[in-house]
Amino acid sequence: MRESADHPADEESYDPQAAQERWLPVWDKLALNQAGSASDERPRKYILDMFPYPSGDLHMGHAEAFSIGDVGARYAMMRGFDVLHPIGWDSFGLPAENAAIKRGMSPAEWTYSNIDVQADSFHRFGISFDWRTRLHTSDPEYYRWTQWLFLRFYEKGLAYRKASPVNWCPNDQTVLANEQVIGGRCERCDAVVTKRNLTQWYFRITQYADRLLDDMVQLEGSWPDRVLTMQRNWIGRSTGAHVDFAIEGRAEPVTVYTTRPDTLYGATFFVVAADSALATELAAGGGHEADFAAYLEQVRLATDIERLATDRVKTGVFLGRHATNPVNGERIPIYAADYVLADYGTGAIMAVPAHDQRDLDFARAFDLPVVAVIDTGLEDPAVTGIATVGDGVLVNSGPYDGLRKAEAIDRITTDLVARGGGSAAVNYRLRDWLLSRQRYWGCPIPIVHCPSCGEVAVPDEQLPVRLPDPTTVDLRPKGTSPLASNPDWLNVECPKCGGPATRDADTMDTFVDSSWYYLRYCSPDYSDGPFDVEAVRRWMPVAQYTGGVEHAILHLLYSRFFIKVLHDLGMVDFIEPFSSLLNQGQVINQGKAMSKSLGNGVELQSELAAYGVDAVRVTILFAGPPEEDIDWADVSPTGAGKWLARLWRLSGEIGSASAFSVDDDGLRKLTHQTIDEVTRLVELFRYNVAIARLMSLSNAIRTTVDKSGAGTPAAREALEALAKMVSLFAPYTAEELWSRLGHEPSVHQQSWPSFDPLIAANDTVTCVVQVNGKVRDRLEVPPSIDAESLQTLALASATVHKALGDMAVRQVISRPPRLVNIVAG
RNA sequence: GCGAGAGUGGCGGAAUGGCAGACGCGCUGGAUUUAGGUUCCAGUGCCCUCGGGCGUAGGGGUUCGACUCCCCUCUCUCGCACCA
Repeated sequence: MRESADHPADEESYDPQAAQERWLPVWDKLALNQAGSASDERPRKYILDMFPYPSGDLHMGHAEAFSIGDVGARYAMMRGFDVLHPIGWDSFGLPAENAAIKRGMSPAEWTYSNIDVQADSFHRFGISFDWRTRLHTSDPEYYRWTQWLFLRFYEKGLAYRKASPVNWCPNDQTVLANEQVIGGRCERCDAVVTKRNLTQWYFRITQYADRLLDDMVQLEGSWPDRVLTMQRNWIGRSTGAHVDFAIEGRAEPVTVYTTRPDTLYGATFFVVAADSALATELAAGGGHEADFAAYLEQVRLATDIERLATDRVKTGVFLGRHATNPVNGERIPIYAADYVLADYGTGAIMAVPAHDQRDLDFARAFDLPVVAVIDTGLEDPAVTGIATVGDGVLVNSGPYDGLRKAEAIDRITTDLVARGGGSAAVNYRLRDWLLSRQRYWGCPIPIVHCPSCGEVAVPDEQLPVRLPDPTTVDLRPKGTSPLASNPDWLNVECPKCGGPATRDADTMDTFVDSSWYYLRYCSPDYSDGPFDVEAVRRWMPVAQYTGGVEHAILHLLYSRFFIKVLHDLGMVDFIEPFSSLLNQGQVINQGKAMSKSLGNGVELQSELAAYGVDAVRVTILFAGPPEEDIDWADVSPTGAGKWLARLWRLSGEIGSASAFSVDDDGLRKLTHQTIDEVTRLVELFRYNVAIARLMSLSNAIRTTVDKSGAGTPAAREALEALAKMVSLFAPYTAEELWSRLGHEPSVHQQSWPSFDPLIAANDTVTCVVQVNGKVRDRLEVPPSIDAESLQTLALASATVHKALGDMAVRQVISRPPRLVNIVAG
């Protein structure tokens, strides 16, 4: 009966590569995956994957991220949605420039040839992109609008230039945003970051700190919690008070920021950030100028890495000056130290050693007094060396004695305000976004510097400000902008006065480019603006955004900021760009991230050559939940390939059999139950479990075909449903199945299979009978059985009687139709 | 240090508070094959006196019932790290 199954190799065997070659041109001709026009009446869904950076060919990480995104896109299409699933490239950036310097090719040449390779790989990998959307951020047609958007920010006062100490990567010879410094090292090249005092462009993202924080309630539940937490921590809002301290010999008081105004009576000294202008000012005339100068030099030489060391001893220097504690009039010494940051709060603090560990460490190092003003019930910090930061009752605090912490914060703040010596205040960890870069391969900043007019915006009609030909500039990193080395490009007429002026020679951080690409996708050829407002209204916000967690703060925070600004400019009508976010895990090998030095790299192309596209996709999607890492050493593309081949053989047997009149109700039931379950699993992104259910169904089809023959109608029904469902995960194999079952292409134009609850319903269910929580019997009962009948049935069971022995039944929990628990003793 | 998350067979992983280990990998045995591979069948948490007993990092709690909820401890991963 199973001859064909026993000897499949004798006829033909599944050749996944041949299937790929067969169907790809057919799909291209059918122009699948194209988003509908403005008049399309289907409900819309925007499915987005974080666009790739064109460094070499696609790798395993791309395969994972895009396979996951593709399932969502294909599912939405089959559910009748008009789907936008675009693709483009984040094609400006340092690696192109470094490769160009190394190999003597132009950055554009390197970039665009890599893009072509990746595009070709994506195409063969079968991702359901609408290729008409294809964009590259390094195209003048794109960066023209990046510049246009910059100018709108500039007009709003949201883009500005200032001199300040900035993060400097000595290897890449460029400045970095705070977000690009990871543990004191450059995000790109891992070099230890140092500080430089430079005049740079910034976006005023801090102005949006509250909205970036507060609007996150919209994302709760549809973004991963850890991403929301990371953004909250990064923005780092704290509330407290500004308090003015009079300084001896200075006309103006100095304001400090504190979250603990309740501890004001315990302030025994005052600290200013050593690298702040205030420190230099206060040091002058204090009699300790030489000490300060030496200390400042030492601080400047320290790298962030050194500053970040946890067990670092507190250092500082007395400035020979004194401040007055506004609440008790005490005269307290002023120190400069590097544990106070120049760019947070006001760059100066009141030090309360009893209730702040850092202040206590400093006080102990410099032998300064420690006065506890909150009784927390713990031992005296002056003795233990451990600051008490918890709640308690105020002491040594004059009129505030006896109050609790929260009450005291309110009262003291109110009193300070009344006396004019302070105010309630909010502070953020977030700093403004430093966006200028001293490199070539980026979007030029559309500003001209004129000796008589100052900063002048390049008029919109003169955009784009194009990059000069790379052969006309010096690309080598030297700490100044390569663009400045071409005088023909640099020197221009001032757009305002017509006099001689120079272009701003810096380029923008590539995160500016990627902060709005998803808007451009909605109308990629639009030439009257960065995007067609109407098209964006139709598609945005993004329904499903897939990408790596490495952008939890960077790209996602910047994009959220952009959308809020565009909302204020009246260009978009929503305030959050990405309604739902999925962070896929990484593909690792043998427990570690793949790397050249470890020699544990797995090449995507060689895996594809060995197993085929579908087997690689199924391997990735079946390995575990999408957000978990995949260790390639733990998974089996061979196993995935075998399953696909089993499906393929089934399709041959069933496709060539003529239908019997006898059916298999059990298989029909399983088919409909599987459709129901897989539908729910796909919607929950539980792709690994969905595939497991499909495998179970294929096993059942095999059993039916072997037992009753391939002509069983239920077998065909099951395999047709399976082909449609499998099309999300293994598009080529699904098309093979569809074709071998006698259908015209394409399975990808089919509707998602519908399930019939009447067929899926079980006539009986297995009820577990427990005695004291242990399973003692199983009963087949109708699903509609009531609690009482079930209890009667369970108590009648012979095995239950045996298990009960001479115990008395105390209680019966009857939960029809699945469980009865008999409590006895 | 602070914050978040996670610990289930040899492995990847399943389980609205209700049969722990679905599905797969691997392994063992068998069939087919000249052989290898493929394919197919059976078995596969641990212990057992074959009646069962024990099992979801460890300890406690809530519950008729806990991988699931609560508390403590341990381990691991990730994020932040002098933010006053």
